Amino acid sequence: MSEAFYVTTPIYYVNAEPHIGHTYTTVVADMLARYHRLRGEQCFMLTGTDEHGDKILEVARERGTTPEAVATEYAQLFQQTWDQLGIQYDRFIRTTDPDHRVVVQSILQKVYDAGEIEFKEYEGLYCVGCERFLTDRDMVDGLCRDHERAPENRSESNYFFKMGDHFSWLAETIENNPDFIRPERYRNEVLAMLSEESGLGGELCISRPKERLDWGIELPFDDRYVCYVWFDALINYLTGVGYPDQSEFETFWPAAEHIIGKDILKPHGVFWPCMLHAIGAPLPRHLNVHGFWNLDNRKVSKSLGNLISPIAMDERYGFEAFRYFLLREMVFGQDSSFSEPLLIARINADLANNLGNLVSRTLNMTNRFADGVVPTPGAQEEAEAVIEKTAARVAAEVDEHVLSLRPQRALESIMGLVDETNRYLERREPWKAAKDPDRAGQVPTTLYTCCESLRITAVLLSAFLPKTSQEILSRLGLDSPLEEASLHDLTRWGLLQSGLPTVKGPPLFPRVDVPEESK
RNA sequence: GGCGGCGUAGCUCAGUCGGUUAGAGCGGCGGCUUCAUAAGCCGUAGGUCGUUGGUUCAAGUCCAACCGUCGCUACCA
Repeated sequence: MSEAFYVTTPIYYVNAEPHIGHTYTTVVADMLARYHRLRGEQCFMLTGTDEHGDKILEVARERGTTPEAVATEYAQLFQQTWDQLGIQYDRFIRTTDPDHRVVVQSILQKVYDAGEIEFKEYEGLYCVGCERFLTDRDMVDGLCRDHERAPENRSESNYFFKMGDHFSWLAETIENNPDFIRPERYRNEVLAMLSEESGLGGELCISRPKERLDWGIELPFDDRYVCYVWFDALINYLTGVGYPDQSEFETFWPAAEHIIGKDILKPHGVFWPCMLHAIGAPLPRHLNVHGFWNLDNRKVSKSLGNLISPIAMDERYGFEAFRYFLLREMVFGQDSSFSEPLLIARINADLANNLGNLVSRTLNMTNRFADGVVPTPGAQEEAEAVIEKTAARVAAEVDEHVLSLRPQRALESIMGLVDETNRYLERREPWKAAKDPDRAGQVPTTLYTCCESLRITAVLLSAFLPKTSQEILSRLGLDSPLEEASLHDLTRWGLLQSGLPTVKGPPLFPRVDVPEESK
């Protein structure tokens, strides 16, 4: 019986096309799922789309179509994008999925029956143009900021989830489980939110009257209303693994790892735990919060247009390179900046010059000095032992860093093995040794060591750069895809068999020339 | 207004419980090399660790104030 691992991305709201933010979250989740799968855990990755709410209705009206059509169009766009980029999700959930509707309604009913949902009248200033109530912030001189008209006094009744009742429990739980929300800074923010709102009790409006919004899941206890925003969105994490009865639910839910951006910390750090507590469900294992990508303030080459679309990045640089950049450049939890020159610098330094070039020189020499097959190594000397030790150390470091959600550190570590191997090659200089009768005997050992180092590099890299990893293995004569649960075995030194036919192949990552305009 | 983060070499950042000459990567510069994607390897960068005061035998590393910067929040229905 293996351990379980359940990773989720947020469900993306269907009012925008996939961009760098969506892509980062999704890539992190995909990387984790792949890594844990390789580690032998039973894995499930969930992603999808959030499709209800006024904005979708608005768009549908503007276009003279239905919200269903708008939602479907974007949902497909997201799904096709992930498919095209090779994201290995296990389910793509939509908040309009029938099974999700059932789950949401059953949970609403359950919370309602428990007396945790209250019906209350709210009176406030309502802007007809905005079709919503305004706050002080929305107004300038008593007029609606957007519509420059006076709001009218209106009252409306709605259902409220009394989540404040769970605040003290939640605060205590977070204190007692220091790494539930990570990195630490976000845990502190959530604790701050809980104490700030204690004064008002913390009520979450979870409904909208149908006159105002009918695009949503109907409340099971009042058909004049639909469920509003976060309530039905968050529940997708449960629906995705078969809440409440299916066996996968018990397996996966307690092992849940949510990956989110810091913009949705409050719903995930406050609303969600309260909801779960209200229905008696355990909390996910971790709430993992990442920062934002700052897009470069300066010049963006115009010809590119939609620069940060993952599809555009794929076309221009290859998705593996973009994916590498995302995982390597951002310290999980902190903001990072993205720009084309930064991306290019990373590609050239790490992927082309170090990794790609090592693959080229190794395979080229294997071709020239070892008849194109993995040679049979002789006895190891100190230089070889260094590589073997480094490989073992790096494998351990990668494991540690992935588990503690430091993808950038894991990649740094892997690149350290590549560097060490480049250095080793310099030390052995097989291109000279091959021509020197006294040293020619060591060449097979040297090349074997490089090939083996590359094999382990590829294994370690497989969750990060799946296609590249497969390509390297394939060039080393290892064509079958990596099997689940093989990580531990495959990182052992000396597994590569002699005699396998190698393929030199074209450069793995061609150097990217820096365009004139970007100085 | 309240709370919090950040401010370390040109750039991006590491710097654990305070303790020998403050580190890495990239870029730049000098050299070596030619198997390789003009890639690689070796050497080099002398930075008031935002400012000013404290605590201490000893402070990027703790405290205070200030400056700069970013974020969250102020009863968003």
